[in-house]
Amino acid sequence: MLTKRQLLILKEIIRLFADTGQPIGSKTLMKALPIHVSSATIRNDMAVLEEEGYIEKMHSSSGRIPSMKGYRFYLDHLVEPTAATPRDYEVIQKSFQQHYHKLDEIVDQSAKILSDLTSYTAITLGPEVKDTTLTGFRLVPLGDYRVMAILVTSAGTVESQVFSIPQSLTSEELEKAIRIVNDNLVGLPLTEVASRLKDGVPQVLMQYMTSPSGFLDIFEDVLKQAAQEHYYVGGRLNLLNYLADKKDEDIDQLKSVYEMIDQSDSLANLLNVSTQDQLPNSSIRVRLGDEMSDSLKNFSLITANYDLGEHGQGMVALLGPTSMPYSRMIGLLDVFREELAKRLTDYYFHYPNH
Amino acid sequence: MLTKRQLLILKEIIRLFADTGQPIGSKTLMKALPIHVSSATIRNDMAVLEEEGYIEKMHSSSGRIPSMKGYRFYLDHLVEPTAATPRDYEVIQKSFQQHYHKLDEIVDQSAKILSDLTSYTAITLGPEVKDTTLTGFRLVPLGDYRVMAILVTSAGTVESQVFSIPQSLTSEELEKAIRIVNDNLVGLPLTEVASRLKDGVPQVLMQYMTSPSGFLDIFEDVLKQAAQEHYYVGGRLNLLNYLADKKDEDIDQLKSVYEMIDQSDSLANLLNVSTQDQLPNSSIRVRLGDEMSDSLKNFSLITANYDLGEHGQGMVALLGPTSMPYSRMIGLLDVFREELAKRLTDYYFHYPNH
DNA sequence: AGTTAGCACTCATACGTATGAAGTGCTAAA
DNA sequence: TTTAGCACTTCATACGTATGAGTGCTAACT
Repeated sequence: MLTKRQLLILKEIIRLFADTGQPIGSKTLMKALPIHVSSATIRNDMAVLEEEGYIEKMHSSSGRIPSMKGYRFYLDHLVEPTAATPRDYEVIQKSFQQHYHKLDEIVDQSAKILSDLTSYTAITLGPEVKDTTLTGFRLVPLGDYRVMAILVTSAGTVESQVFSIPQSLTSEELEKAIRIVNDNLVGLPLTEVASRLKDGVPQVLMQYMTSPSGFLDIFEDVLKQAAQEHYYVGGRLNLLNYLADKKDEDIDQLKSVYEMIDQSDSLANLLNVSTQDQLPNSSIRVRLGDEMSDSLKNFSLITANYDLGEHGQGMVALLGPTSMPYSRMIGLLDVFREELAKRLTDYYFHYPNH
Repeated sequence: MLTKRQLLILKEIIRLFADTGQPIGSKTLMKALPIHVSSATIRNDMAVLEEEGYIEKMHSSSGRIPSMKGYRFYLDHLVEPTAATPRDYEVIQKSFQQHYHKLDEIVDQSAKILSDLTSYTAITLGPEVKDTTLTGFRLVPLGDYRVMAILVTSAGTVESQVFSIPQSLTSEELEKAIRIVNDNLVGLPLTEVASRLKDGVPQVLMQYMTSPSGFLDIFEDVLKQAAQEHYYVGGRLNLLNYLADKKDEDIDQLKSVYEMIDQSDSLANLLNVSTQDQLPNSSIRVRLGDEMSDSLKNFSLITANYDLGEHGQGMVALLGPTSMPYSRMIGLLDVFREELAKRLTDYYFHYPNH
């Protein structure tokens, strides 16, 4: 069992290490700590902390740095979020002060704001209602045998795609296809729509179209697009700030991190994993890269939910080095998600029923 | 005036330097050159080349590296494109063997192929007809006071955007607006459309709508989107391969290069500059970063046009380190643009009249 | 029992020196 | 004009040494 002072020392090591990036020695700690004890005493406590695996040395006589176990312990028991400054509030609110035409524009913008604010990489996800249903489907002929398919969901998202149709397909046939889709599929949950697309619908379409398969392919494509979660990433380039030692392996790692955040399914994988073990402080979680994938070693991911009531839940996340100043970041993320939620609620208020 | 042998030496230095990245010494050259002269002779020639400013030393007794002047001279007079290998052909053709629904998909894909092929960063631009005209405009009501605006151009591009409309706007008014646009603007060049949007059209709309400004904003937005050139970038991450020394300034430079290629107007600026001074070999040009912007120091940009006859011209480009193996890259780019042109022509053949 | 001063020990870093390799310029001969 | 030979320069590497930050341990102190 660690003593109070030892906990204080661990906390201070983590704070100083986030600040300086350098290993922390006993004398430095002596000056920094609020309590007045000699460096020898601190050394003794540090020895205990090291025995228990919370901190480690780079070599036999260097200062200590927090271990992964140390960070984990800190995050689970020690961290105290710092309240965001009035300046932070101001910046956030000012940045959201625009007129947006689409929900996703706000979410996209929020990733930029958050990354600017923190100088880390931000990832945001729009609100998601549990049972999104299909509320509308349109086919708009564009001439020259091209058609735009538009799909609207109850969550307010709109997906569209242009595709080319065989010249044999007449506009009457298309009309019928639209009517069939609207009569049979609108109002159903997207998952249900997808499954009916496999059986049932093809047969019906058969009666009116000579070759419904091309049509079905497109419809399925747009549907998949609509069902997929859209992540927005801001401050990609900030990842370059943490190429400290700049070895070749670091660059390789960086590449795989970039590949990860540019692929929405691996991002989904990263962010959606087990929201089960919630932290006491509502729903902000910190996961150390080492606990996730190998390619995220030395990175750390802070995720926070935001709640829009009937309009579902969304998520914002921050990706940065393991040695982030967590108290500030958690505090900041906490107000950020609230401001984002306010802004989104505001949007729904102006354009209801999406 | 340089002698034949001196030119040969310059050429070989550039070749070897592209290969190894190391400064080249007289002995190395002696072994590599097709002619048999002693290292002392080569040293004498190198002294001349250095005096003339074509090569330079890192320090008083290192091998030589090409100077910018040396590269410029090489590119203007010495470089001989290497024919692409059958393997290259195969890879390119295989990669294009897909069914595409949109023209832009092909162009997008081509950037990926080219970057994979070269391990540099590729930038591609779709074909551009000189006088693109507006061929269609649609407004599709999506319910809940939202509308999707769709704009089709004679170049085959389709741009769309969702926007929200004031509740006061009735569907009859919208119908009218569509008709007005289609009656007055379809068939005109995009530039003309933009200018009429400023005067003329607003007055006409006034008669049917209470507040046409919101509508006009949107129309202008989509129009701008359609008029803007869409660049596709492939192999962004390849830029990370050339962080040789990995100093802080390099990272800063890298950031500004990334910012440049992610901003389509600065890209346009980069690629569209003065196509006047064409190289003899048709229309492949190489520009050294140092000749362009400061942030592109040590980079080099190879651009090549492709020609689709009546369907306009497009462009592919390759961004890599100044020490690229130019002969291979130019040869490769030459066949690549032809294959791309074939593929695009093929597309137009299947879906004509775009 | 906990805390502290003191001291020997370790390791990274910086620095000066020696050495060898790579490369050059120059000279004199072919 | 070309070449062989040689003196010279610079750099990278290795090595020894000094320095400083930091540690662990012991013995004394409270």
